Amino acid sequence: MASESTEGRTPNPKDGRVSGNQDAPRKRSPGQGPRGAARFSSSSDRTSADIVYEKLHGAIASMELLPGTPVSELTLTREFGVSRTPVRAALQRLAKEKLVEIVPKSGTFVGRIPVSGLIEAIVARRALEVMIVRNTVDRATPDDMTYLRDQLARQRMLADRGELAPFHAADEAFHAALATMAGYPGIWDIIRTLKIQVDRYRQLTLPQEGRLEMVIREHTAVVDAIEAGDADTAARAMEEHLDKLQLDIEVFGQDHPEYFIHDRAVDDQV
Amino acid sequence: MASESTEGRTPNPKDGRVSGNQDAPRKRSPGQGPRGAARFSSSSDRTSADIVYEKLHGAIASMELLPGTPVSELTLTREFGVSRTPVRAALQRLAKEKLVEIVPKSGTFVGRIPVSGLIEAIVARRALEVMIVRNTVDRATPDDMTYLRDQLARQRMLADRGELAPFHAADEAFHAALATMAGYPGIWDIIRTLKIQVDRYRQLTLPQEGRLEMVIREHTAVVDAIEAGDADTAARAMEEHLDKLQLDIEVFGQDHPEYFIHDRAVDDQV
DNA sequence: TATTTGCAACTTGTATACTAGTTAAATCTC
DNA sequence: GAGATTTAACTAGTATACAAGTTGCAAATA
Repeated sequence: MASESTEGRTPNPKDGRVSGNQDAPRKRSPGQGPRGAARFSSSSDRTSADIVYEKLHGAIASMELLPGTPVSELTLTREFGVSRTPVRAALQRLAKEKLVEIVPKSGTFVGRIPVSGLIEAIVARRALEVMIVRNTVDRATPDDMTYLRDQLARQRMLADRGELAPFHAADEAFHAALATMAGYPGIWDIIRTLKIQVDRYRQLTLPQEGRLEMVIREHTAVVDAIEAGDADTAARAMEEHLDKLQLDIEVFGQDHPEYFIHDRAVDDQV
Repeated sequence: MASESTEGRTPNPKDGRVSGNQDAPRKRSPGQGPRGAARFSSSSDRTSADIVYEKLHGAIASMELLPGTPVSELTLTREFGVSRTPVRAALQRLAKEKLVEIVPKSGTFVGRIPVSGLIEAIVARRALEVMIVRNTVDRATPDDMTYLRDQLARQRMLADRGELAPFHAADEAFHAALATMAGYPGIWDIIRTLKIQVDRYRQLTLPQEGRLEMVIREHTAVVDAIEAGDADTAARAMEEHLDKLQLDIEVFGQDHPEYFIHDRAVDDQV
């Protein structure tokens, strides 16, 4: 990896682009200019690979595509009307998130849910969100509190109507908001990636009676503690909230053993 | 994302592959068969894309390639003697780790170090490792303790000899070992990914006198607390150890502002 | 009938040609 | 000479052809 920059292409110091800030990646203002008219420049940045990726990502995350299902490049090619190149790009992105498994010269399959990864995801999420909520206590503004209360109200409404998917989205938004308020939006991205595998698993379990109401109560407890400025209580409330996730696990390969992989993965070197 | 499996390709139930475990990804035992002769099947699984990826990853992580440096696909093509396809695959993997920035139709550049990401990485790492070390207290076996003591001895030796790079590797191994002992090797993978950006930054700062000895002292304090079965002390020792990382930050764009990006990134939707 | 062997139809990995967009330098205009 | 405009040389995204390996069925053999 010697040169790359001191090499042939940029010989003269004048237009030598090495590490010059004027020559850094030029930022383009994407399609979010004047907010009203998104005309035709809005979706322009989404490449074919992006579209395939997002569609597959959603289908795998929602368990619409079940673990082990083959996802052949050729089939996707026909399905999306694009060539193999963007399809492959999408699949390789998904492979990095362990949402698909690519077996060279053999096939590509919807990723099986890693059991050990599930446990680690829950543990890691709890550690991160407890830390986040502690920081939220100090940093949340009055506007933030208003937003959180509005979110709680929205959750109540969705729960009453029994709209599960929107409720799930609102739940995510709630936790994401806490992370943002704490000043750690990037950490929420990490959590979200971890969460996907857990969410996939939970699609397999029956929704428990009254769970939504319980979630709202726990969310409310967190918000109350934040508003009271009580970090310890907020942390404990969040910990208890997330601990509920562990309960209905334990029955892993009971019904669908083929959806899971029990390996203590060795091939992990990203 | 309707079918993919109930679709044309696998019509008859007999060889319908949907979610059948017999049809799950066939595990190949890679080049590690009879351990002696790896003949020519050993390196066969590493594709060209893997090689390019690993080489670039190392060069970027070690700051051999500085932020903002253009990494043209064509140049890499010539450098590695492969076509654009594997080069692009490698770059797209790196883009997902934010180690390169791909600007469509314009160029690909070594990723600038995200300042906000640095802070979040340190905070997240601390939360995770403190949680990990608490779990280590309960789960570490006598063999584990022996291993940790050996690691400490090795660190002392490397520090005495002033071998910085091996010391850094030993430091990583120490933390990775704690995570494994706690039962969360996957969480270490997350931490490692976070750590890369921090490591890149630290390459820019001068190594402080006596820092290695301090690190060893702190590591020793952690191990002592684990051996004593004192989770609180172990957690506090780890927290203090990792807090040291924050200290010499603050002087961000001082010398090399062009290496950093201060955005509160909006384009984040992996 | 049970076993082996070979082949045919898949799969992903790679190379390459082409498209469309960007950028900066060179040229033209005033 | 200064500024606006054209243009040529880049860039990454995509399509497609080919190479190499895997898999499972089918036919041949015992």
